[in-house]
Amino acid sequence: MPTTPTTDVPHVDDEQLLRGAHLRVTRPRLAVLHALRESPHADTGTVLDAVRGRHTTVSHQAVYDCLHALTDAGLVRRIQPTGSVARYELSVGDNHHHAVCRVCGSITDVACATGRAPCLHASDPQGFAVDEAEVIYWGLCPNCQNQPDSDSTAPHHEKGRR
Amino acid sequence: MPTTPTTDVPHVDDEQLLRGAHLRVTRPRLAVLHALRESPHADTGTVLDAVRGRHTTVSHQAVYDCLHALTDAGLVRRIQPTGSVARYELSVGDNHHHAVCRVCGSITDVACATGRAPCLHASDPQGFAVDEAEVIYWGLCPNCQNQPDSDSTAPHHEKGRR
DNA sequence: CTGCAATTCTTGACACATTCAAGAAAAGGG
DNA sequence: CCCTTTTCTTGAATGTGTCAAGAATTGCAG
Repeated sequence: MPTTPTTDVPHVDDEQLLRGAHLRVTRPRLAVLHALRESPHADTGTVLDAVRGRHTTVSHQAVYDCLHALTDAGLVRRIQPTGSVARYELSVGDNHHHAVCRVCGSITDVACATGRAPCLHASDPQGFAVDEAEVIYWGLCPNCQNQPDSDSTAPHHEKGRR
Repeated sequence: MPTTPTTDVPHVDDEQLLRGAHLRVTRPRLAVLHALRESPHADTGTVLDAVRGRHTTVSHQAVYDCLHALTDAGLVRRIQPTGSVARYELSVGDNHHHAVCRVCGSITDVACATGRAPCLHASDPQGFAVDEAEVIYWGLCPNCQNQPDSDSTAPHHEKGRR
């Protein structure tokens, strides 16, 4: 048994996290939180696999419900870069942004450009009451930069486009 | 009948637009360009309806092909706010951004915050070669701000969420 | 103007993420 | 410990977007 229980044991914090958001504590929800903690920017399928990998059987519908509930409660943030399916990450409070690789689709967190909360102000929002500015940086990840075309040498790339 | 024939007659410019991009000039492509010109930020279904509304029959597959071809050629820009289906707009060169209403889903163009091309520089892209910064402002459009909850009084709101 | 090769469109089926619906199973307050 | 509410399970449906094969069209060369 390893000394650091960070991988297999659901953190007790998650339970408080749920209660703090007035959500019932259920095994699927804890499992989803745990899955998102170990694989950030995971799509629903990845979450489902991760949850099923170590815990009891969970219906895919439950995963969808959990993700929605957690998103509505603000515990989880949903992102969906153009051409990708919905992805989720634990909401860390800081509103950071994302860099998406055009080739392999991998997503990396990027610190907010300005550091502040709404982070950006539209020059002329034409009457829009803007409460959030979401930024996606498109480009090439370090791995894909060094590989003219083919891939599969890279240690990590996720699904990317469909 | 208005004097400006901007509505029903496909502009001759579109043909040159296609040729300039080394694309063959076909009726479906002209129709798609025309549709996008009169309804910006349209999703595929809207484009399909618009195209079929006035022109010959076109398969939905052709619309998808056209949109892909036009997007690849850079004539059309594809956007997909979280929770929405893919939407398309004529690529105008300036890289403006978009404000999306959380309630009705309507999309409005917003001038680029900085005015310049990549428009934004990630504070620490962690090795990413960023070539574009896409910004989406989330908030409430003018109409939805003035309506506590219900809608249907607003003259224009698009599909929004699914 | 005519014919050919390449591209593009049509038709139909398919794949997949996401949602809907109804009943069973839990959660948590009294 | 019981009851009500919420949540999970099961199974099917919706709808966007893709794949594939053949027919039609485009644009160029002759």
